[in-house]
Amino acid sequence: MGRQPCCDKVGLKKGPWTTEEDKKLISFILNNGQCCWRAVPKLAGLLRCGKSCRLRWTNYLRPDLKRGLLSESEEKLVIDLHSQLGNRWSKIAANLPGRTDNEIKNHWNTHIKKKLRKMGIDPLTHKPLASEEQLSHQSEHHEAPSAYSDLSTAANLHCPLDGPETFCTDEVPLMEPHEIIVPCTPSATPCSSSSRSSSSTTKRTTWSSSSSSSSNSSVKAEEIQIPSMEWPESVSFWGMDDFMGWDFISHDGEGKLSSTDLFNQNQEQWKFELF
DNA sequence: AAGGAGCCCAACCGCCTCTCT
DNA sequence: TAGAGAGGCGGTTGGGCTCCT
Repeated sequence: MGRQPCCDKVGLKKGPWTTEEDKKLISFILNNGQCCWRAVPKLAGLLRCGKSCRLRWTNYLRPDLKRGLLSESEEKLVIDLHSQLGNRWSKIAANLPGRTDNEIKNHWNTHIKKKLRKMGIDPLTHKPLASEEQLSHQSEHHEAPSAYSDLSTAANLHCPLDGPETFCTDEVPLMEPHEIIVPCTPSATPCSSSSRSSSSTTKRTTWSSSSSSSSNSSVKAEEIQIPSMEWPESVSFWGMDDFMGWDFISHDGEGKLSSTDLFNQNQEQWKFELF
């Protein structure tokens, strides 16, 4: 077959997304919904390949994304699902509302793998590690098996954040502009994207780490405004105040709440409004 | 204070699968 | 049925950040 890579085209940009590009992509999808990723860059005026746009949207810009570290129950669920499904991250992600396969994959590789090894469990096979050293580790950590036995509960947790408002990301149909509710949440920003950033706060308060690396986009979230964006009419249904809660478009000027404030105030509210 | 090591995660790459003709 | 195109998926990488010495 020899299909050519989609990003081979000369002139297509690679690397970290800038705020401008994000704005364009968001604006386009809000106006047109998700369709035909191949055509998106052209129609949205982006010098990116469709794949890159899709990735950026699904992994980072989607309004229904949760950010931050996985909760304990989510983690257990991931481990349990991994034992059943292996590295099928998208399938695993389908059981964790608001989480992306990329996020879960990253979390697995950086946290869970280590944890399991420490517990004397082979992260690949989910069986006790064989080597003596590892076995001795295991005997030191009697909680390991029990941690696993706990997973039986986790296993029953399909969509652990059960509630009428939850859903599995893979079940989310093609999002039409009128269906998109922009949350009053830091979901679209790294401001709360990890415990690290939330606990140690300021270090990653820029719009995105990727942005921060790009020359012209090291802009604090609060500084970014998109007043000129043409939001779809339907968006006004939720009111611009709610919309402004999306950090990067929040106005932190006089009399306006900062995104953080909005988030604190509306975090729960928007979740329920959303679904 | 400096700098090296390790961590973390967004983004890329290339293959796979599905759909259409 | 085979080929082509598009989206999806999983593995990997690059670079910024934090921690440690």
